[in-house]
Amino acid sequence: MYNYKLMNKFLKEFKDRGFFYQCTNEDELSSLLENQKINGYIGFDCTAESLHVGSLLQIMCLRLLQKHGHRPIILLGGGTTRIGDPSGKDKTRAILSEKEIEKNIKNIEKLFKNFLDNRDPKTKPIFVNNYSWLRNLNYISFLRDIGKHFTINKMLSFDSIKTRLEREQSLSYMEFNYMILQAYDFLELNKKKNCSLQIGGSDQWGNIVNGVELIKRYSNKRAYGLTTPLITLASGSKMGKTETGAIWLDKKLLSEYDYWQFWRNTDDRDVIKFLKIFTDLDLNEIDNLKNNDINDLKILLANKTTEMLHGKKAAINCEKAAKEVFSKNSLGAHFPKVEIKFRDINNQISILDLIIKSKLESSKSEIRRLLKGNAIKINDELIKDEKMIINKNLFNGNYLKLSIGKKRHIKIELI
RNA sequence: GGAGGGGUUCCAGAGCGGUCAAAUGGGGCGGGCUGUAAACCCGUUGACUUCGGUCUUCGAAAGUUCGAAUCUUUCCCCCUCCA
Repeated sequence: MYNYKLMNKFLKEFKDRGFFYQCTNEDELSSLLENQKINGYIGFDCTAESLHVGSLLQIMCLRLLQKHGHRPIILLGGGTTRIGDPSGKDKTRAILSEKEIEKNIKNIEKLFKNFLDNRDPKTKPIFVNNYSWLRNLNYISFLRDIGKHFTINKMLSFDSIKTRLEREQSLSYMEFNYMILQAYDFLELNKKKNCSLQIGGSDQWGNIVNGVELIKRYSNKRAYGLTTPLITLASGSKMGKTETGAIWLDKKLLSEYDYWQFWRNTDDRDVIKFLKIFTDLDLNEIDNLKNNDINDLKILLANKTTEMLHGKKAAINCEKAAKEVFSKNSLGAHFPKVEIKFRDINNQISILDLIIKSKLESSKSEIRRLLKGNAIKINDELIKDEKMIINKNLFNGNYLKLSIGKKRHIKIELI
């Protein structure tokens, strides 16, 4: 634990929870936060139709702002998404169409309702789309008013640009301008929404600093930047994306159960860290829990994170489902299920087709491989025969349990 | 604009006329051990298959050949050096 007596409570918690990486002027920011309630913003990328857990830390930052009485501003970069942030990217990103971006923005905006409080007018979040000011920029006047505050020399020294150049990967002029636009966003928000703080991932440092400096030069006002560390899993990989797919914060893209399972399967070494970052549990409480059974802590983590996104009821059901799934001979009410119309398939179906229909696998070759590897079970009985025919006799009532590997179990229901 | 080097399966990276669905490593998946952990060991890793094979892949298209990832031509893209 840190022991900064003078530090503002928000900043202290920000650090104690492991959110902190860098800050532009910590002492000043601390006293500002201490003396007044501020508006702070984070920009989110709109290249996908939702956000995944890779953005969850940023979302937690916004929650923390609210908790301490500050107001979060969510910038959905309709304008900058049209450009593509080169930070941390080796290659130029595909540019999305306007329609796609608009759709993504709507979807992502909805997502925040799960995480942020909308009732308190003092901290009610503000959503902005930078396209509203970027779309009408006049090139000449932008260059004169804003462009003059940037030196190429300095821009070239920022990591986001430097690494790209060092790796000899081309960087288009369009992408090069991304950081200027992001700095301009901060200036606009500072002018229009009285926003004095920008938070972002550590890869955003350069972009954020540029904004802080632009505000100083242009308006002669103080603004601050705060960055969070890149959260990596103990295994070394980045958070958010797995081989099977991204861990989406949207039940249309990833089921509540799978979301719960993602947290349940956290590496031992990450559990305490994640409890601090991704739940609202009091830090002292987490400290007291440290010696609890590690698997109980994982369940706690899964419950708290799922509850925050999908609600308490969903979390409870996921835990129940997990209990049912990982014990034999039970096909309880919460068991993840897939419905199949048996009439459509003439009252019998091959094991291969059944699995395809259940959507657990999409390739018959893969299923054959799994069968060879002793991976497939029906009603907890190992299946070896790829020609096996499934008929009604195998169902208990209307249900059949299908397992692939140790972790994927579903209930197939006849309808 | 000129001269070279290169684009290979999820990634990195071999192959350079047949034995190539393509070495090796990583990752993934599955099995074992466990705790729905880590580490470790083993297997597997284009699709379809009546398990005999069949079909589609090595930047794109056309061609040479009995036969091409491998040779030729054109095109696209990336990199290096020179101007």
